[in-house]
Amino acid sequence: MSIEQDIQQKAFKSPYTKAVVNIMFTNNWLCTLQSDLLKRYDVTLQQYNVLRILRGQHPNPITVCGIIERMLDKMSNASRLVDKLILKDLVIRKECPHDRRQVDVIITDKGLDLLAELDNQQSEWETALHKLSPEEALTLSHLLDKLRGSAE
Amino acid sequence: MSIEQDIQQKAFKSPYTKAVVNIMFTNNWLCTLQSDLLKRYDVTLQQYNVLRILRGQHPNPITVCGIIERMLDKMSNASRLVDKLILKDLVIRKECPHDRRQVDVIITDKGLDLLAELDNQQSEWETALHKLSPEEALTLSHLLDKLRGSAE
DNA sequence: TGACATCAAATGTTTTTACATTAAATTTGT
DNA sequence: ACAAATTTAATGTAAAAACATTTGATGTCA
Repeated sequence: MSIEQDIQQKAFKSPYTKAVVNIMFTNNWLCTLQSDLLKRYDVTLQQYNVLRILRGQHPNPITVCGIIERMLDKMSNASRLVDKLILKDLVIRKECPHDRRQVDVIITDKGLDLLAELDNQQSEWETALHKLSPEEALTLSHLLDKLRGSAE
Repeated sequence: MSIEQDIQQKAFKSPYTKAVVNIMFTNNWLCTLQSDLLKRYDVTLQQYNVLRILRGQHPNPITVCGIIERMLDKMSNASRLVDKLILKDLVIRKECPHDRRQVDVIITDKGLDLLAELDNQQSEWETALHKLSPEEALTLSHLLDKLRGSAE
């Protein structure tokens, strides 16, 4: 079944329109799958993404600005996202020594443990994507880069 | 520039993880572009998508359920989205004759006019995607279908 | 130095979303 | 035919997002 059938549309104006709609549809499909999984751990998709960004820097801290830059959706309320994570003891916030405007955020051991557990879960559902070969997955990524004008 | 640079990540665990992140990142990139454009016409992306679904059926009506089925993101509040569109006189709601639970929704001439104008705008920014050849755009769609297990 | 611009993060407010519940109409099964 | 289950849409509500504004800190330049 192709995207036309998934959303019951007869035809698209152009292959570009079709690709755009398909990206959005697929994104939603992915988000739903992931969110359902994360819900069991009482973490939202956004929180999960922030945690992964923090792990990427660990053991170094990262500022709120740094988080926003790396987030998939820019979103203005990274502060409040960090608030939520602090409530769960998954990250800590501490003053940045050389610039008191900034705030350093660091993932805690508890946060790292949670991520490790989520990694396993992720691997599991990601096998659902293996209808694509690894090469095809890379081609997909490359085409997306090119679509955004970020290729080469 | 590739997705690694866009989100300042060194490497991905697998080509699948990379593709998933890239889809989400690209989706956000697309949504931002489109929303900015639609904002000038005081229409949200969601509302625009519903309008396009209604045009796809025009001059036939479609029920709220029908809209939800065709929406890119399932979302529970199609009723309220229709409410918003009614306030702007872009659609009308009328009772469904053969099943009084259902509600028929039809796009108005004003709605069609707005869509026509938006189509032009869309075409314009879609040319930004022409770094991809039409064939590549189709390949992209096909890979996404396959990723979801919806291919062939 | 001191006024002014800029920047980082937090906060306020309104709108949307997600999720559950309700209400009315229809279908099903006996 | 009638009670129970199901379907459709609307609504209530709590959480999250979008967007603007504020507060405090740093940088700039006359």
